[in-house]
Amino acid sequence: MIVQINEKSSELMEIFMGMAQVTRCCRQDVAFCEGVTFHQFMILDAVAKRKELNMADLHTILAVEKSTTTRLVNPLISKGLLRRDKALHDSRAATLFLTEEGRKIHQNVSLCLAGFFQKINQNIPKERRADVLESITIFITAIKNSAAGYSCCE
Amino acid sequence: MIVQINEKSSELMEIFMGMAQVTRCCRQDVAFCEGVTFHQFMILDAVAKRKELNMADLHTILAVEKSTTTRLVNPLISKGLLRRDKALHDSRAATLFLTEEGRKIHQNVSLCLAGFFQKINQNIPKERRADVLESITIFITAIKNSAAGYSCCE
DNA sequence: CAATTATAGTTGTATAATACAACCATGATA
DNA sequence: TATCATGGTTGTATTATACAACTATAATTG
Repeated sequence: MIVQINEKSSELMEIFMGMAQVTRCCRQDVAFCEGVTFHQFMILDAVAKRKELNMADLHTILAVEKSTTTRLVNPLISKGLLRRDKALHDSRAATLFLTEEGRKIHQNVSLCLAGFFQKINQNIPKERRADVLESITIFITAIKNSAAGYSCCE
Repeated sequence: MIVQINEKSSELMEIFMGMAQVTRCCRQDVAFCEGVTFHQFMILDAVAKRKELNMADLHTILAVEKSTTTRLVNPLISKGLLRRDKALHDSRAATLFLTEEGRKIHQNVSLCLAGFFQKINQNIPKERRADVLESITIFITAIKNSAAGYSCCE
């Protein structure tokens, strides 16, 4: 059983290494397109999908600490791509809106990303595409479920 | 066709967001186990697999800039987990060795990671496991192939 | 053999994401 | 009214990452 676990560990290790490498092409410190990082685009996209978005909802979507949400949003406000207003329901809360400039940037990057995504699709055998995407979703869910409640050192 | 591309973009966007989130549980700035980050463990693992490892080979394995390899290795040397010697074949080059302490740490983290990996496996339907892992490998390769040579802004 | 070019790795400088603790102002509850 | 909870910000800090420039050494060229 130990041998089998080691084999599986090896395989998952390779997969995690690969994932770490490919998430680097959608990476934080590289201006992905139009001077916007992938994470920043994620935020623009989330706001674009809804006409407006609360900060609290955003940090749920991003699955990060509240402080990180503030850090990620501020540069977009500085760049004039997002606007922050007080929420109506609670004056502590903030609501985010896309600016006109932000709408344009979001559109441009969406097109660029669509090209990249299309290329990814073309690099997957046609008959495997649905299966591959479903499998990844299963894998991501499995990792999230496993990470929750998993602790070794604590 | 535009609608279809948008649908696919959306799906891949969700997948990339998911990947960004799950790679965060194997994240750089969090001590994964024994005070070692996932990337640091990757390095210990690569050296452990080979009795010794050249820096040049390591940065090929990590697929990062030479400078990044130096940055990643130095803390492990400071912690006494790795040792660096001049390479025999070229006195500019350096060879990395695992120390006794590094061997111990590598072993402890390996066990911990095996537990995590086993949990991930248990969260994947048994009959899907081989398929899921194969699909991810296909997806990772597709992204790498697509990222190579893809430029939008340049 | 000397000069030139290439290479291995390091350092300076810089960015981005991320988190925890502490904080402030506001809302909810007792 | 006092106390507790919440939304978001700020201080402080870490890690990974990259480009440019550098130094020392190796390889190549004439």
